[in-house]
Formats: sequence, C-alpha cells, structure tokens
Amino acid sequence: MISPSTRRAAAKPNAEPPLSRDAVVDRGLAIADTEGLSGVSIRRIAQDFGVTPMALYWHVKNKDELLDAMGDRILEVIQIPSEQTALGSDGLRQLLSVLIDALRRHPGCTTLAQARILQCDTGRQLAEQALRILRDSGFSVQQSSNLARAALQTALVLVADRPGAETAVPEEERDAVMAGKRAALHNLPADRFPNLVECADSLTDCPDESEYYAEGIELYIAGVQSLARRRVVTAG
Amino acid sequence: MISPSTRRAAAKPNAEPPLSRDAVVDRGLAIADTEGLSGVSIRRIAQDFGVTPMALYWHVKNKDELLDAMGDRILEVIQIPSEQTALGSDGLRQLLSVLIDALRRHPGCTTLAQARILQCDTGRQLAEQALRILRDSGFSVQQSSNLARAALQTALVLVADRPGAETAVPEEERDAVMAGKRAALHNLPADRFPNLVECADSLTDCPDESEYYAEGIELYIAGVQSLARRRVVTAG
DNA sequence: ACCTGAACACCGTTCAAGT
DNA sequence: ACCTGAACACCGTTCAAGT
Repeated sequence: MISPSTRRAAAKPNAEPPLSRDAVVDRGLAIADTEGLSGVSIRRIAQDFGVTPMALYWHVKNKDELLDAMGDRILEVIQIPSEQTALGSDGLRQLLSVLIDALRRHPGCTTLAQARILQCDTGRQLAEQALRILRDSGFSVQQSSNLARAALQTALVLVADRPGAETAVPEEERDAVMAGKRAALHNLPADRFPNLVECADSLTDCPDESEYYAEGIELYIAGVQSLARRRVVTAG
Repeated sequence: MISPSTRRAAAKPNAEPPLSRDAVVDRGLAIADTEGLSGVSIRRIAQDFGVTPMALYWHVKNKDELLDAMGDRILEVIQIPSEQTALGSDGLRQLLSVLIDALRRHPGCTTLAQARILQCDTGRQLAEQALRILRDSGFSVQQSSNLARAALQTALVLVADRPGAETAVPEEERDAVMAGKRAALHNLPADRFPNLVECADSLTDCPDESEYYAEGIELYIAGVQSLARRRVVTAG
C-alpha cells in the first residue's frame, strides 16, 4: 500500500506540495520575498504548483482575498506582550519591536500587513495595547489615535524603506540597483549638494540593522514622551 | 484659414487636448486622483486622448518612465525655502510643511514622489537642506541620514495614510469604504477592545486636517529635539 | 470536493508600416 | 515628427464541464 504523499512524489519528481489555502498563501509570500510583490500572480502561483490557474479559485475567493490572507499571515506570528509587561513608554517600545520583527520576515509585503492591521485579531490586539498605553499617559482620544497610528506606521516604514532594502526589485538585481543609486549621489555636484554627497553611503546602506531599528523606535518614543511632558505642563 | 486648434475642436466635439508628454503626465495624475493609482494605464490614458495606445510611446519611453515623470511633477511645484530662513528645528518644520503641501495635491501618488525624491532636483534640494540642518545640530553623518529619511517618510505617510483618505479606492466609493471600516471597529467586543471601540471614529476620520498635519510634524520635531539634547548630554 | 478547458476583457510592449 | 495595425506575452476572472 502506497501512501498518498508517496504516490504524489513518485508521479512528480519536483515534489510540489499539495494545493491548499495555506500553501497558496505561503507560496505568494515566498514569491514576494524573492521577486517583489509584483511577481505575485494567480497564474504564477498555479504554475509553481503544477496546476491550472482556475484551481486556485477553489481555495481563495480572488486575488484581493489572497493578498489579504498574506497580510494576515505576516501578522499572525506576533506574540502579543501581556498587559502587565506592556506599560508606559517601554510598553510602546516592546509593541513596536515585536511588530518590526514580524514585518522583517517579509519586508516587501509591509503594505499587505498595513491593510490588515485593524482587520485581523493580532493587529487589533497590537493597536488596542498601544491605545491603552497612550490613553493611560493622559493623551486625548484623538491624540492617542493619531499617535497609535504613527507607531504602527513607524514600524512599517522602518522595515519597508530600510536603506538598501530595494524590496520592489528581484533579489539578484538588488545590489546593482542600490549601487547605482549610491553612485548617483556620489556624482552629484559637491558645491550644490555637499551634504548629500557626504551622506551618500549612509543614505543607501544600513551597516547595523539592529541599531537602525533601535534608533528608529527611539525617535518615535522620544517624540511621544516630549509631547506627553508638554501636555502635563499645558493642561496640568 | 482655420487654426489647428479650431480644426481639432471642430473634428472632435469633446475637445481633447493635443497629445504631449506633459499632457500625458497630467492625465495620469488626474486619473490617479479620482480612481486610484491602479486606474492609471497606458491604454486608459490613450483612450482619454482619443488615440491608439502606441501613440503614447512616442512621448514616453514606457509605463515606468511615465510613473517617474508623475512623481517628478508632484515634487516640481515645491518652492524650496532659502537657506537663511530654513535654520534649526524651525527649518525642518518648514521643509516638512512645503513637502506635505505638495503631496496633498495628489494624496494617492505619494509612492511615486517617494521613488523620485533623491532622483529629481527639487527632492534633492529638500534632502540637502534637511541634512544640512541636522548636521548643523551636531548629529553624525549616519544619524543625520536616518533622521532626514525619517523626515521625508513622515511627510509621505502623513499624507498617504491620513485617516479616511482611502486613496486606493475610486472617489465615489471612498465614503462607503470608510464607513464600513468605522462600523467594524464600533462593533468590536468592548470587553476585549475597549480602546479601539472608544477610538473608532478618531481612527477613521480626520476632523481637522491642518491640526492633523501640524501635530504629525510636531511629533517628529519633538523626537529630533529630544535626541539632540541627549546627544549633547552624552557627548558633551 | 476539487480541478480543467475554453473564453472574455483587460494589461504593457515591439515592430513594421503609414503620413 | 508623429501616429496606426497587427501581434505577442502577459494579467484576473467566469462558467460550464469533468472526476
């Protein structure tokens, strides 16, 4: 007696995994990671599974729903910090940190996660915690909303636009594209753009990723703390 | 003797403007404004001009070049503040403000402007000024680069993701889409998501745009000032 | 329950040809 | 210099049909 998986492997040497909603979503993320989000298409995924494009429509309503599911998947891996540990500005730091860690697994797909952040449970928990911390700090409903949005956007932008990321371009071309941009800055007229020339390398490369993210988080936190102090002084 | 423009108007009641590179770029922006960026296509623009799609390829190399030109056009209108007026953190505020004003004219196209900011002259002047101010404040090359990038991204995100903007969706559907999102937040279980429910309206609507932008700018400035003070204390 | 074939309405783009 | 016709290789999606 041959198991189904063995039979499949025998029939197809290039052992494609069985078609399923989860497998389709994972394949979409894998394509986006290596070739950019524009490389993701129903037909392309079908081809990777050795199946006709219309087969996917059994597992997924349409392409929009697939993209939504990819966004949800990115956020699903997040372990929400408990309410006890996530207090004050250090709580905000933690929330930003766990979100960034999740997004970094698929840096070319941050827009998908952004679209789903208030639609999926993990994203809602993240937003709820951020709002709670900000409200507890004394910010108004309107300010807390805007600051919570700014927190999420900070994480998204830090990952999506990390210097030298070039996630929109296929993997093999990324180095070349980045080198081109850097050269363009270096070749700028030094009399008109002295600072751009001086900063050419540091604008296009990220020598220390963990420092980069830590400083990006810190800029946001410092801003929030500063606004909180002003609030106390003004309203107090 | 009939002038060319009269002849054209007579031949076609729906007086299409003459085809030109500038006109094509403007049409692209107009379509993006009303129908979202995904509504912009070579074939659609050609149709608007009453011309065959291939006619556009005389005025524009390909679609990527068209999108680049649209991004450049958005940034071209910016009046760069003079070096004298743009000093210190107030200079950064001014730079953010002029950039935001330009982006607000085409809120669905911020990604196009983002891609061109270090490639077109206006964008480079903006970046150069920001870097100069940050360097003058004592930040290192690496920090100034990251903070200047953060400034540009702050402007882009404030405009692109303004609550209730929904720029990806055609104009007529925007109200309905936003109302749906708001309702979803209101209907969340109040025991699990008390703050999301409380903030439902302010997360999905922007009652006062100029206050929204002013506070967004202030968050960034407050962060930079706070980091600058720390720098002095630590290094000083 | 799960997949295929044929068809439709869209894309961007090339290339030779027209005026 | 500026535009067209025909063709190609892609999309997403529907719908009836197969097993």
